[in-house]
Amino acid sequence: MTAGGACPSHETRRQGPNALVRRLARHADLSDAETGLLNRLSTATRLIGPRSDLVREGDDPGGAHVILSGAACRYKLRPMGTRHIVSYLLPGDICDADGATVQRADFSAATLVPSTVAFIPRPLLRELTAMHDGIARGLRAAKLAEEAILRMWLANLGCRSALERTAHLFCELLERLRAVGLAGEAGYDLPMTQIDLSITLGMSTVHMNRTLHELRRQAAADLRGRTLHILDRARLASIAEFDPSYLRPVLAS
Amino acid sequence: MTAGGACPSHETRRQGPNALVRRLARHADLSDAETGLLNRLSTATRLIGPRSDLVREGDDPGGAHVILSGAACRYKLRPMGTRHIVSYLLPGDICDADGATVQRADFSAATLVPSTVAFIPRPLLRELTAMHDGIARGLRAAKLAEEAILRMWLANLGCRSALERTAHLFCELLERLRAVGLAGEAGYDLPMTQIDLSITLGMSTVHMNRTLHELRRQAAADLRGRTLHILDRARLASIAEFDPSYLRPVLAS
DNA sequence: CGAAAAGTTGAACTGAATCAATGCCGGTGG
DNA sequence: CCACCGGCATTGATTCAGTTCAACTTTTCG
Repeated sequence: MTAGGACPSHETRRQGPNALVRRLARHADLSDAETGLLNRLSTATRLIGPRSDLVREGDDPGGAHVILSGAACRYKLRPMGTRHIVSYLLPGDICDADGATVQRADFSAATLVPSTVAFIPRPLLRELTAMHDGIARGLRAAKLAEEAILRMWLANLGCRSALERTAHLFCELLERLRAVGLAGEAGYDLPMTQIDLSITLGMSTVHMNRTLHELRRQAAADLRGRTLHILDRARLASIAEFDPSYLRPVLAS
Repeated sequence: MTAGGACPSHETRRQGPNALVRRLARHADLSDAETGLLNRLSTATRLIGPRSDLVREGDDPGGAHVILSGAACRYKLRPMGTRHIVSYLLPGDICDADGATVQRADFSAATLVPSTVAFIPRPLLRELTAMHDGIARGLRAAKLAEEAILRMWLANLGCRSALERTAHLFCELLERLRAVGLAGEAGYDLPMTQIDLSITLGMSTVHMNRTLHELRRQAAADLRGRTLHILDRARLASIAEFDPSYLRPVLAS
């Protein structure tokens, strides 16, 4: 797998219903026509290697990227080269849903692991939202959920300890991955390294590692290799003070 | 001024062009009809006392609140009673621009100082965005800017020191207040206490105080009472690694 | 004027960073 | 098939930025 490489039109294997459809249908009813449309979009995909940029800060995103498998993140680069991850993009998530309006990204985005990504160019994105109410509503809801996550992350960094922050992130990922069928009760595959986690949670890698050990010691969660085993979901949630309601915006009418 | 009190329909004094109009016109051209409409909205305002909630987490916001003078904040409440401020709402800012769609707020919002606030109920908000393209575009742009700020704050908390964070916030406030005519080169009135600042920047009040002293010692900024004196804007920006471009989203077409 | 909230200061303490070394594992090339 | 390499994970020792506690002053405001 050549880093940064991309090969065109990759067949969509496993996980029956497409992640994007699943995601948008969560908040808005999609017509059959809309579902079909989204499924067709998802065939024009690229398999992108790990750690390759999708969008670079300051550039024109030109449209939206849809993560269909794998995982990516939005991040901010500081002048001195240090980075900070400001959100995770999981299957079904859309990077630059505002690609229709925004011409300069205020963040970069990159894959974390090899990922299948569909690109929706600006004109098509506009057409989709203008012509299909279900899709427009779904996109809006997805954006609201994302914003709520952003606020939650901010509160997390602002007033929780390393252990609490980590537990909170693991709870959130459990919910989000379950929503697209990528996690069971027992746990899930973490698509990021401890280094990624540490730059997300604002701590050193050394302390990240120690915090993971502490979670294991408290029999809450156990990260072995790529797999996160949820040992005691209630305990994890209680450490994190986790309340999942922010992940599911309630829409009017 | 009774805390939590509110008296109806307060006359709009000073600062010529209404803050809301000024804010929305920043990214989108407003027709005369639209400007007039917004100005009329801004007459049905309430003067709200300091530290009164506008919206409570979990409640239905029912519409949007527009800050016309004063200042407010969005905040998150933790079970144990500690709070974290996730954004500031300055004159011209809109709280719950998504009031048209969202039925459950994932945050609370409260005034920081006595403020003039207009409320736009959901049906009216819908009508405004549906009928007036300029207003819809302005609102969208305002929301994008807000999101960019949220991401910046997250990166701030995640990877900057107390001094850097504080300098960054002061730079941001300078830009934002200048955009609505509430700050000059020399400085501005800070509408929040050191306690508020500390809750925002994720540090103890004691350390907040010491950080302010350090900024003064470095001849960058000097907070005296409510007034922030910018002593050396370049130095402040360099401490903060401040680049204001995130505050001005570039819109397509 | 008096009470409450905000700001200030010093001293002791601690969660997390930093430094540094070492182990592990998967991939690549010889 | 094995040796080597680079990224990731782990561990111990030390240091430091920021917290906590506690007392005190100043300002605000009813």
